[in-house]
Amino acid sequence: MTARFNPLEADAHWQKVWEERGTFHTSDSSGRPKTYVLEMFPYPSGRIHMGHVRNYTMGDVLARYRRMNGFEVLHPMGWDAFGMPAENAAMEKKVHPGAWTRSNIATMRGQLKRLGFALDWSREFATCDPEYYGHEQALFLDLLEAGLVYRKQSEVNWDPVDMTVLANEQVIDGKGWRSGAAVERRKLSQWFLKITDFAEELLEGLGELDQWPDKVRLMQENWIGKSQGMRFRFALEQPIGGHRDLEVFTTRPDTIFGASFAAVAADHPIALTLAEGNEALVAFIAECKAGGTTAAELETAEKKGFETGLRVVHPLDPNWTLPLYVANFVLMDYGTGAVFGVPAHDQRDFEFATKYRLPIRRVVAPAIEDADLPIGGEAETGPGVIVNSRFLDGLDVEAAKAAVIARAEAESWGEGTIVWRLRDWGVSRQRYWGTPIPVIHCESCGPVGVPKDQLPVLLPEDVSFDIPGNPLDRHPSWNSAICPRCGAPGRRETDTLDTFVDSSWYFIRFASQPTDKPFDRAIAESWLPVNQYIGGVEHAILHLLYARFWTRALKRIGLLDIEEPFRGLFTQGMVTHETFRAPDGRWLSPDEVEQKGGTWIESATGQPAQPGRVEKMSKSKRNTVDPEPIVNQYGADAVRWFMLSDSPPERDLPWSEAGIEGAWRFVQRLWRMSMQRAEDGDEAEGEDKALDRKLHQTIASVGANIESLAFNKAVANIYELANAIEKAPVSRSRAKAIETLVLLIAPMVPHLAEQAWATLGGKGLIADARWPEADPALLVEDEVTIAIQVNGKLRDTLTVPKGSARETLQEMALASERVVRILEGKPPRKVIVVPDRLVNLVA
RNA sequence: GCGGACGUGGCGAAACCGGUAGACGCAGCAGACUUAAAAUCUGUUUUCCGAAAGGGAGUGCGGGUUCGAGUCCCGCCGUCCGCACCA
Repeated sequence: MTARFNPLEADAHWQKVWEERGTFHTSDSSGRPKTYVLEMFPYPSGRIHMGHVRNYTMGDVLARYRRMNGFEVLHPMGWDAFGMPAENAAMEKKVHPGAWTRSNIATMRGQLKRLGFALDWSREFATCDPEYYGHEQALFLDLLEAGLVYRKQSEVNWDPVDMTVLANEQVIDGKGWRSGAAVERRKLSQWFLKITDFAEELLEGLGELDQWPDKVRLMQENWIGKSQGMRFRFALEQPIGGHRDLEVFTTRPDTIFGASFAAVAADHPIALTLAEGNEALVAFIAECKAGGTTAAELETAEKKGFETGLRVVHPLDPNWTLPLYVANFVLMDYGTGAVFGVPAHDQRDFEFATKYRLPIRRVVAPAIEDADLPIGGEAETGPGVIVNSRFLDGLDVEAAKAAVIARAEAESWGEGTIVWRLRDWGVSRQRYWGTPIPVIHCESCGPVGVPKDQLPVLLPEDVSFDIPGNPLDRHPSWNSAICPRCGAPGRRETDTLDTFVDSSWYFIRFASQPTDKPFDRAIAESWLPVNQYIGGVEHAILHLLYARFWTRALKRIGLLDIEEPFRGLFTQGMVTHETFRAPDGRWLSPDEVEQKGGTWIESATGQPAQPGRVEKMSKSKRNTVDPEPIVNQYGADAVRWFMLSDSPPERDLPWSEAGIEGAWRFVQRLWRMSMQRAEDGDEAEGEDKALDRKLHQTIASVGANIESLAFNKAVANIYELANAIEKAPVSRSRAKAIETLVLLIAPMVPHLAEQAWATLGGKGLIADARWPEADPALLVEDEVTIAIQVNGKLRDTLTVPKGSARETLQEMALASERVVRILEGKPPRKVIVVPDRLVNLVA
């Protein structure tokens, strides 16, 4: 009996061979067709988790498959290495963020290599390498020069105890997540990228991304949020503090005659002007700002307003004035920060008007004669005919919109316009562990870009996190600099770039990494766009949108002629696991519980344990499984196989002990099969047509399923073939089937495949072998089983030669014993024959 | 509230364009091999009636279109995801 497959030896051996031979080094100039397979690079948090294993296994299968199909495959790996966790670790464990990050990278690199991924490690980099972020600084300066970067005051969440800026996710119930101190809002001058300049093309571009999930395209579309409408001005009855009119935005200019009030946001300039010396208004504004922004709070938040006493003049009737409110539901950063209210046809306005007893006037009705129909308990937002609206009466909604815009433009009190939900991208972060923004602030010249020959602006190493705040701010020397323009002493910008900037162009740097510039244009263009990008849905909006923007910005400034960075996108599901809780609410790890007599108990205490839902692996729920010991126990191939099996890749994959054991058993079974082939030698004789067919059908379907990333189906195809081979008697066909099976599994379980390939006398490495070709002649069956139905119910089946004539099928169906019995001798009223499929007899 | 996806055995799931529902895997059950266990192999496994032959029901629920519906249409219910006072 042959020995078992020993994954520990085989994994190490073949990984060494691949590395020594440079098997996965990608050539820029091989002449083979190029393809770029990329998985989202990891943040070096410490250790690889199962989600990484799944993500990188999928990409690896595709990369290896494409290699076997003759492609030069770019399949790189690197590290998204800047970010807050490194600073948190620095504060907690007194280690330097850089040292922490690099040690994590070393660990995780080893863990990834242990899985045998076909990666070109020679292209590896971390975004915290000065060689990387220095080029990023150069690109930032190019964008600055092109006018795509600007500076403006913006509010941040400020933690007064930690003296630091908090991201929105770090603010919990209005308090800093770490300090617990009440968070303040502070205005800081910050850098912004003009992503809104690209709103239209980013939206349009989505239309061409036919290899992206619809869901992601829709999410981006909603995020960009294009609204067509009209901007127009109400005259203020009396000017106040230099304000003569109030500009509002609406998507419903057709309802202009239904207006009952106007309202501005709490931080609107008019509100702020009025607040001077008005304590009640100051208090109201403060109240608006204090309001929470969580979903639940907004859901129930009452519409509140402060009547200013000012009145605005209706643009279509100088004798018609409306009260002006400051209202808590008006947002300063959308549209113009001011609205006019039409209670009959907008739900918020309806609630507001009800509360403040403002008129609710119908201006849209089901029909022209319904003009006096009362408005019920809620606003009517649907289509209809315009009524009570003077020159608009009788028009439909769309026509009325056009008519109002035309009139406003003619009389120049307003104009048709488009408003976007998308805001410019604030990239300043008041943190140490990020790319320094390459700017020097000079008293006389203002902010000046650091000259490119002085790049990179290196992060200083000698920093401490003993005191709260950004260590760059208080660094004794780093932050003083000479103004590159006038030579006067200036101050270095101490903000660093959002880490999303780092991940907005890393895929370009993977394609080409010269030392003297961010990338070589021709080489980058030869690889881009990425043919298949794979990662989690959590990046569906921000990362993917920013990368699309960055790529287009590079095109606009003439650095790269690529519009869309990712041709194909696939968002994979999470790896989930069971959860358990003790009676006192503690989360229990699945290793800490066992099943006894149908109920779960905590092994250590014997206390009952409550099984919860199967959820995403997370430390807080204590349901994580560390891949490393699993890989060491079962080998890389079994883990890879399990990651691909059963669940469709876009759906969640429930981790289970039984699942990984099943994968292990199958790996061993594949091994036994190939060893049996080796023992049988070349003596086997005879053809097995049925097995030949099965083999070629499997070749075709496994290939198609890998191409469409339906790995679970490819896995099922392979199981079927393996079952068929084991049932088949020894023959030349069977020998060939086993040899081919080894090729088919090579992308998925590469170590086993190499070992089997070598044992069976394959030439070179299986990683370099050609994917087998399916013989079209063998893809079609010569016999088919057709269904015999009576009234659509299956009653019998017939096995007939493929392509049998309709008449023959009908005759055979009518002759079937069961059919005869059911029809009781009566002829059918109607017969439907679908050749090679079925006969349906209608009684 | 708006937008979207999904609902198939005990479980993960298949089912191309409307044509034999449940491929494949997991778990279970029965058996073989073994002193025993592990490993391996064989059979079985949607459900109900029946000893069997056979028959009924069945893809969240209710309708509809069709010779025929998991698949198409209408209306519900449920779960999950995204956005959210967006004018």
